[in-house]
Amino acid sequence: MAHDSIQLPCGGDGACMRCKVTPPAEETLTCSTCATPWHVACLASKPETLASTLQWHCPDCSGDALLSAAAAVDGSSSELFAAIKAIEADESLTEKEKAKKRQELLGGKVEEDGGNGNEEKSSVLDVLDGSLNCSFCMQLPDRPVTTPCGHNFCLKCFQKWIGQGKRTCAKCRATIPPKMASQPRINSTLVSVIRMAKLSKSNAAAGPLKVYHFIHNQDRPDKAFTTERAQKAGKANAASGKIFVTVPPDHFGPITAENDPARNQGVLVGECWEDRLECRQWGAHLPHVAGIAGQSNYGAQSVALSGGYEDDEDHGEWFLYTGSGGRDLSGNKRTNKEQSFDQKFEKMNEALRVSCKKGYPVRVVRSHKEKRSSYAPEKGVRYDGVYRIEKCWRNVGIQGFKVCRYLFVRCDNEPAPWTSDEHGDRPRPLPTIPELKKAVDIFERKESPSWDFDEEGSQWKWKRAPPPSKKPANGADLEEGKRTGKGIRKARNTKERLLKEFGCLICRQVMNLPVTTPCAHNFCKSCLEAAFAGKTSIRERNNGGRALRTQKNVLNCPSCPTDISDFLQHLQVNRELMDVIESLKQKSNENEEPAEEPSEEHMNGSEGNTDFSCDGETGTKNENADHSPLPDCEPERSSKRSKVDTSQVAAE
DNA sequence: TCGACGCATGGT
DNA sequence: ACCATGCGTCGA
Repeated sequence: MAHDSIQLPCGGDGACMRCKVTPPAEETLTCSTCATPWHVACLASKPETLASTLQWHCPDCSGDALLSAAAAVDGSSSELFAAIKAIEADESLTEKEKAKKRQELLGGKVEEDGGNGNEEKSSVLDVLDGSLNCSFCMQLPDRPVTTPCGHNFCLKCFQKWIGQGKRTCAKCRATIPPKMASQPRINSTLVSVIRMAKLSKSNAAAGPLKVYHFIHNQDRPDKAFTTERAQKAGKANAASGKIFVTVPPDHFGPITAENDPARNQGVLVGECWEDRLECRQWGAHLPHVAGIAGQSNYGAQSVALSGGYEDDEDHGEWFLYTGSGGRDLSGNKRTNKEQSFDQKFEKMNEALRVSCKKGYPVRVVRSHKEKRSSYAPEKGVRYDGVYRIEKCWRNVGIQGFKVCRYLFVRCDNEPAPWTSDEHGDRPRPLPTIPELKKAVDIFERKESPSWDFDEEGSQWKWKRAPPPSKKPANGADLEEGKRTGKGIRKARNTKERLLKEFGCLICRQVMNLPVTTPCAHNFCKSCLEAAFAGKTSIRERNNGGRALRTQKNVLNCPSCPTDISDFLQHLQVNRELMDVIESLKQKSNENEEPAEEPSEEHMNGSEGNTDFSCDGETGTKNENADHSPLPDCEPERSSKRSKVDTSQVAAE
């Protein structure tokens, strides 16, 4: 049948231009390069079971590039899936260990636990080719969604199916719940599985996989804290806690490893946080209530998609965003979704327009509260990379009042969390926006964008200098002066930052004899000891004079639920951290009037309620010959400190 | 499960 | 002083 040399796609009316029939959705394939739909039956070479690619390229785009099919292996994909989920859920593993385990799994070195005959040494992709395939397009699902009955489909295939009024699973005919039909969510675990499989296939010899997804609490040095007055209401009234990254609040673009002294990895696409407060701590989106971060005369740095405005429309790689305002929030209301007046391009809405005009990269976070978007995370808040605002306008919104509208298009060098692509975005044509016909105040960028795709380097980068920061960095950024050209001007700020960065979580003062728990929380040694005064980690249980057994007493870290009883037995001062604090204190004292509070640190240092062995060490802080490794110090943290130390030396 | 309510913070 | 796409509790 379809062996003519001429192959044709479907036309604008959806009908195949070759056989003139309008194929049902499950019989069309969409080219991942040009997005043109094709009638599967009329393709000369059908991708029956594509082993090594998730993406189908049509004959026009690929030439003969259809890859050879590989034999599908039935069965164990669900086992693999379960195994990976088990690894991700294992809280006893660090991210590195998890990455290693996943890689072992993908490399075929599966540790046998089920005892079944595991004779097939098939590659992961072969395995994935089995039951995970989308039943519509017969490929590994692109933006996979999973029905409650456990079947996986491409988001787009699934939506087409639903759009035809179908409400049963295409594979098993089980009923699809209305919520799944109207609000399908991308299965992020499956995305990682597929992406990891692709990576392990395409680059089997590469180093450890980058972990894009899910950071866990043990990786977080500090939590948001609550004021004493507000403690009853828990996190509802939490103060936002320490900022871990060293970028200024008005920093544009991705947050890179250089600005992440805590982990030295930067904020990765796909990173998740429990809530807006934690998201703020990593600098992805600073306001903990507002959806737009920006300044009207300067630009907007980031936005949150949280489902607060019903006019928003999310298509993943691009979305339509609604400005803020237009609501009556008087009387301390926060839940008023009723618009009562028109939005204007002012304040944050104007900041977004500036970013549009300049072509700045705008960080985007999506919240689980956005219920209508398939691209929103199921839980918490997720960083999805940078987008550019290509145009903006005003239009009458759903509620009948004018709203500001923004077209965001993704332009990040990392792939989005919902794709299995190995590379980031490429410049793409703008989508057609029907509502533009009725729009007013349409604004488009005239000048060349500051953040643009560099064809030579094949990546997005600053083509013009990013705007100079007008604010000091939040974290203990000792290099900000070089970065921003402004930086540390007043020594008073240094002291303030010192306090903010190196504050004890108990006394909220700059730490004196700092200790770092295995869960990476920092306290004064004396504060931590005082917190557990009178409590021992070993409880003798006597019964009638007869020792029965000793039982371990669980002693929780003051900042998190981790049991630190073992750590408390051998409390060691974190000397490297102490050195940094000491030298910072010295520096801030040198830079300002020394008369102010000259004896401050001596007073702190001589509280003297505990042992003095550490004071002795203070004097030897510059010679590390006897430096004994701190068992509870993660390598990242010590590298942070040595980095800080180096720059400190360089600055002096 | 969802809306109302009330208290928070931080940035403009 | 005002504004903001939050958060937890309570009750229907």
